[in-house]
Amino acid sequence: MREEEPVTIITVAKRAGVSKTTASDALRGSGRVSAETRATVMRVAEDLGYVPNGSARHLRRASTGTIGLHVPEVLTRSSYYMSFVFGVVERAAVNDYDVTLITSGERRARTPRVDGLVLGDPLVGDPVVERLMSARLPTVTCERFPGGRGADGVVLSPHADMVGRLLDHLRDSGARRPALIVAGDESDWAAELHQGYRRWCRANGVPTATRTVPFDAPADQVRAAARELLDARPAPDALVCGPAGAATEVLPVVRAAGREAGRDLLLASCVDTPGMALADPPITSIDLRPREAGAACAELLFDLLNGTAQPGTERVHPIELRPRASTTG
Amino acid sequence: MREEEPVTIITVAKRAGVSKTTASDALRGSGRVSAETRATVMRVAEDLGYVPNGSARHLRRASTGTIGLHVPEVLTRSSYYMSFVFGVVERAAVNDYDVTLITSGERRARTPRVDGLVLGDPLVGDPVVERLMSARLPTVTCERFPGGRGADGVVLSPHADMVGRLLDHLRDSGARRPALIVAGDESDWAAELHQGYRRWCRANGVPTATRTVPFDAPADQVRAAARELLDARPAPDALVCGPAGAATEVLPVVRAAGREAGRDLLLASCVDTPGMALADPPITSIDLRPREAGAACAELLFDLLNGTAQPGTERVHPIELRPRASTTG
DNA sequence: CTGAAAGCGCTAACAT
DNA sequence: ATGTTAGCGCTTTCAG
Repeated sequence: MREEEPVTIITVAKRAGVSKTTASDALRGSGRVSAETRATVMRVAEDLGYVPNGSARHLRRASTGTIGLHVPEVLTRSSYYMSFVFGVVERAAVNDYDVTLITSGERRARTPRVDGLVLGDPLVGDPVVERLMSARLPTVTCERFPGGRGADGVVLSPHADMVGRLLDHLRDSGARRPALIVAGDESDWAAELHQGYRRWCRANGVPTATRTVPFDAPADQVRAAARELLDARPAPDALVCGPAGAATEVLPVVRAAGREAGRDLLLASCVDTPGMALADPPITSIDLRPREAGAACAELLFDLLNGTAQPGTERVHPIELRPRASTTG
Repeated sequence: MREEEPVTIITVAKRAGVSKTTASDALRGSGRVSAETRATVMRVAEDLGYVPNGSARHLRRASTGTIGLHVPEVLTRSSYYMSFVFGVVERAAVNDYDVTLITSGERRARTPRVDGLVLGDPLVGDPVVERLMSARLPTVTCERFPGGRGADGVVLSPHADMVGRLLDHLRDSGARRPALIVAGDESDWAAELHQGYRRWCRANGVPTATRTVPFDAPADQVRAAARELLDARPAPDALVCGPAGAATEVLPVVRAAGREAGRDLLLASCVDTPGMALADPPITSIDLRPREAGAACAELLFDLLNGTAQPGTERVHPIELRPRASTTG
């Protein structure tokens, strides 16, 4: 079997009968070459199966070819962040970029060697986030950063509105007193959930009943909060759980209280996880489409890096309601 | 704020009073420089916060700086593969490597431009796997490839033995007739589970009772298999579920059959997923430590690539039993 | 034991 | 509209 000669831009240029600069310009569509030449070069490149060498490109451009990614310290526990990171990595790979995970355990005070940053759900008060936000690097956050100065780009979802739609759905299914378990306002997402709930309650003349738990609350705290809400009188007839996975953790508490999810207690989750569809009964959830969210963040960052998007850009990432037996009976 | 002059190997060399060749050799520990010089260079590099430029390195070495990763098409559904991929990516990042996910939908017949391949649970008969295995590229598989010619490196876990230990545990908890739901032998992992089960049953004079489902069986197929096993007479008093997530999917069937998991039916999963610990009752599982498995595969591939490991290397990846209420009452 | 020089593939600056 | 040249940071000959 013949040794495969690597196909470089020079191979393409020779074969197309042009210089390597022209080949380069044609391939990137710099607008410097004639349409005819461009077409020729493109065709030749395609025929040869030419793939640009990312290393050479980054070396020349003095870019690191790497973006930094930070998410709250719940990675392995939360399938949401797993998928989110996945979306970022996938999108980055397409653009020939590497992704460096920036953990909260980062001791070095130095800014990591990256071309830009993606911050998923930046929590105000997180020292790593604070440091990264003040680094002079193009930055995109998923949800707004509640801590003052915003990022160069933001990808956000209409969480408050979606909570309203979820509560409408619960009402249509017969609920009159929905309660909420939610994380504190250090994350924009939780703050939005909380706000959407209060707004809906006010508009519908319903008293509020909420318990606040930490952003990454362990199961026992979530269960304690659920117990308190269920024990209150008058008791709620629906329970909306904010934190990822909380709704499944709450199920045993519901049974212990002598209630049945989907019949005399409607149950919903603000984060769809694989466990929700598998729970007994399956739990109505808001699908945050984390993989697509991650991809959108990366996309926006690259647009920022190559000037396709202007600093200050905000893009909306759509989310979806997934009604299941826990609220439809 | 002063413009940060990028620290290159030349900066280090000048500061240490040596040539860039010597600096390079010292930093990589090529064994060409004196211990003294080496120490000096290392210290200077540390002081300056020098980080080698991956692009330049890869360009010079004519490596792509990318490894290809293929896993069965169950990525988002299975937290196992999510974690596995994560482990690979994490390890790759440390070695300045990118990871390209090779999907089964890959239309291009061309071998992807990568330095090596990691194949997670290669299924015999998967056309993409067959093609990749026959490409002339350093390859590591997680579990053996049942399809004949082996990979250059294999990371494997003692699944058969672990099933034996799990069955011992069930017996100690009072089970006399354990049944098994398992995937077909197109994956080495499932074959091992099956074999471990048969071996144990023979050794313990217990009749076997198994149902085979597809590797990525949807919930309804798993449930149907469980129903058949539970309806058999004499009925099993323990149920071991192979496929990821199957054990939680089976819970409703168990209840519908008038049995109670953890009391009159012991239930166990061969794949620990986040849902197992959260189920009601929590389900005894085998923790495959997927993230570490992914890291081990990447590590072995890099060892192969730089000659630290010889072709034909097999490394054992330890797994662990996590006993929970579903088998301990 | 160490240096000097070449060159990986690409693109930006400077030519025509 | 296209070609020529230089050089990104690194490692690998080839010479001392």
